[in-house]
Amino acid sequence: MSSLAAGHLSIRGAESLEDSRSAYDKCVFCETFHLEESGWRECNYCDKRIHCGCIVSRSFFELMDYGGIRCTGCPKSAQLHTPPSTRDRGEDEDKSVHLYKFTASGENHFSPQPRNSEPRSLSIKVNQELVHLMGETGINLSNVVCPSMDILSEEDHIRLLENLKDFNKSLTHSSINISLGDLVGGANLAVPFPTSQQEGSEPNTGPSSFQQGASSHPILPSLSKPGSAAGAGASKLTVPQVRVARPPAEGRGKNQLLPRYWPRITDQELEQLSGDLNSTIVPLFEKVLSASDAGRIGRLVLPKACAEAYFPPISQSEGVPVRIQDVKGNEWTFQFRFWPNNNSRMYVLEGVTPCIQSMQLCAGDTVIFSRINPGGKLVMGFRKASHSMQPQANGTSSVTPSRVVMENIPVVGGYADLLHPPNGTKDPLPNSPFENLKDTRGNVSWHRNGDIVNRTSEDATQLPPISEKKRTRNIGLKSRRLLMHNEDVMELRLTWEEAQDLLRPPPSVGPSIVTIEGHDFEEYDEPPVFGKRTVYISRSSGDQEQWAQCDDCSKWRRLPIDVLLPPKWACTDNIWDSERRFCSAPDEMTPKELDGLLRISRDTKKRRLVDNQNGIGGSVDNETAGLDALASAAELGESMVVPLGPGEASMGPTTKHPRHRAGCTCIVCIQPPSGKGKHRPTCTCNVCMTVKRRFKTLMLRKKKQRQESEHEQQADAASTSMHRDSGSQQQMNVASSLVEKSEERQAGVAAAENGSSNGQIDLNCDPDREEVEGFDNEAQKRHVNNVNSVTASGTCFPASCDYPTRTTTSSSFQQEEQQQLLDNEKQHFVQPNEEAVVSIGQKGKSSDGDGHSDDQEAADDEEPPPRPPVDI
DNA sequence: ATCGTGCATGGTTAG
DNA sequence: TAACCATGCACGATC
Repeated sequence: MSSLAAGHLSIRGAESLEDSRSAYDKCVFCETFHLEESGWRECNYCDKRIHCGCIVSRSFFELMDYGGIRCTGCPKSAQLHTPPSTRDRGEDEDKSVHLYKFTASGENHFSPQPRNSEPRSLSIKVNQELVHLMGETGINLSNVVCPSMDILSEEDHIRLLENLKDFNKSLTHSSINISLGDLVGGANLAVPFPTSQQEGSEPNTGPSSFQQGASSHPILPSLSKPGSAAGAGASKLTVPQVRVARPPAEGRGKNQLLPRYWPRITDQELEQLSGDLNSTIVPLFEKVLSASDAGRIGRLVLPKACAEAYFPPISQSEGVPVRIQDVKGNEWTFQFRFWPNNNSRMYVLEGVTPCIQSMQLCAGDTVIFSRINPGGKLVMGFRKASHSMQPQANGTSSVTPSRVVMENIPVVGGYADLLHPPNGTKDPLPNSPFENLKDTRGNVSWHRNGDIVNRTSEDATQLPPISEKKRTRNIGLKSRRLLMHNEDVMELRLTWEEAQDLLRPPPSVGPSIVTIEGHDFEEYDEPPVFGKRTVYISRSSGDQEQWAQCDDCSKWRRLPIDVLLPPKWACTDNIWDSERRFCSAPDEMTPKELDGLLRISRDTKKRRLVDNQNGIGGSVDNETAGLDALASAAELGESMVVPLGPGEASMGPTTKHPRHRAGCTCIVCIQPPSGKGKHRPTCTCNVCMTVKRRFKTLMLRKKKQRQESEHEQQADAASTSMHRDSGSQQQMNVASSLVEKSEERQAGVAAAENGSSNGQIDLNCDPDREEVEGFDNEAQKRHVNNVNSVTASGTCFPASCDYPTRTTTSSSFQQEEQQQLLDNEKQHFVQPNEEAVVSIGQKGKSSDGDGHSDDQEAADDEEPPPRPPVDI
């Protein structure tokens, strides 16, 4: 007896027969114990139960004649005990169907006879009488399977397929399917009971679908091609490498599984799984994990039909624990239960999170439930999903482009680990086709060499008509949240972003500039190309450099800033520096400089990762890259050497703007790479004109505000003088505060004027603050509030820098802005407490709203960074 | 506040 | 149109 046969599926917690007899019941037919949950039928005339294995192992002629089951205590039960070998075979060999001969093994088990222990006793005799009998009993052989050539001789197999073709023509009933694989299994056997009995019975009475679900590998519906790809046996002749969605072994009438749940397994996999061992793996169904399935809630929704077909019948909502083995051999106990739902049931497996995590599954992956026969142990395999659908070099596709799930990773890892040989050797599959299928994690794939990506369009053609929409719905919008929070996926996403850095504009095609809402976008007619990753640096002198590392000697070479390198590049390709055109040439950069450069580069990358993981990251790569450079610039100060990513060179002139952060959408940050060097002081582009215009407005406001401040001081002084006698300390504080404000304002104005005197625009200034200060009445203060509220709620730009988040650069927008201010003033009734204008110091810290830390903000205020010319 | 549980809701799809 | 099922949500338990 094989180890698997001994390790029967234990549904209710029994580790084995030896562990707990309570999980087993005694068959009144064979008077031996069988697992309680697997393969039972109740007598039609009494409440005794008969194990299906006993029934099938004897003869289903008897069963069909009786139209049901009779136990030994019933009037006609004696006929059940008539061995078919003596009754049928003796009378007429052609009328008999001798199924696998089971021999009692061990104390209480029926187990399949060891394949090599003695000559096969299985014989298949298919004749018209059988067809007639099956027709009468409503058996549908449309899904009859022939799992293994090890069981059938090739001749028998072909005969069977030939006859099954006729069966399909003659039989139209939908019923339980005969699965020859079950005849090998023995523990959970499909019993060819009439459909009427199936559908008329309660889930927990009579032969549960779970009990009958231990059927084996169904062949393709296209049985009209016997000997070709119709079955696993036939596949020995011509082995198709097609991942076929196989219908469930048993048709269950209206409860038949939807094609989307059909397990997709190649014939060869089936053959391998079943043909070389005493044990067989019976793929039951598969399901694409939804977000909720893979989420932390730990509930895996089971398709109703699948649950009722392959899981134990449950009548109570709390269900029963089910032990399922994963691909690594770990055994998990899930709670199989259901919820009432619209007069129906919704079946779930609870507590799957550890298992899901163990298999590193996420939404979009597929779990495949299978059963190992004999024993009926449920196993859960998986198939990872991939969104990569790159075509193969030979023109074929590894996956149909219309599909999302891609089986380029172990299909059902580790099943072979579960198939222990009877001899108990350490290697579960000695000399088996699986022995070279272990992946790096020790899992075992169903694929053999060459099976992984050799899928062709035939695959698609044989896929069931699964709606792509349906299949991908699970990983759609609602799954995005999960995917976004998945660290692995995040890592992939960042890797993708890194890959974006390697994209270069097509070298031979110039961009066409398209202005959308004031932003210039480059459009290329050709797709981008991949290039070698280089490092851009911007020196304090304004010079920008590009550095690349030789693939051969790993030395860094300086390149012209606008050079695009191919993916492979070496010193010999350095046509721009003849002195360093060889690897033997010394480094141009000292090790210290190199370390600094690389360190900064790493810091920049790290910061980018952090920003992205924090959700701060901008949606535009250029923005993020430029912001990193800006942040680095702020840290490094004047003498910085800032590495910039590809395409970031344009940010060079603005890298001393410390307020830019990831996600900043200000005018500076949104500049496309092509903006490099094109914004000169005399530039009249929209961006520059807008900045100049805003600066002019700002200065006017400052000037006006200064005048107001002076008037205010005078008024305060007068007021203080009038109430000097009764002057309270509070008033003194107010006055002091006002004086301080005034001083600060003047300082700010002076600074601004100082900047303007140089003909430079200070992008470090806080326009909002200035706007607040510049307003001379409450209405204008309301404007600020309204503007802020509009900005916060009405724009999509993250307020990530102190520069206005409104990035529109057209003058028309300014007009609209002014109009909006007026409208807001008209429409909004501002409560008195809403009119409070944040004081200068508070404003600088509290109204940031862009993720700046207070410390950083304070540092910015305390130590204004150098304000170099802003060359935009 | 977070987590777990049970149920309800609504979109999707098969019949 | 009914059934399915993914997921939201309320409520109680627990930290």
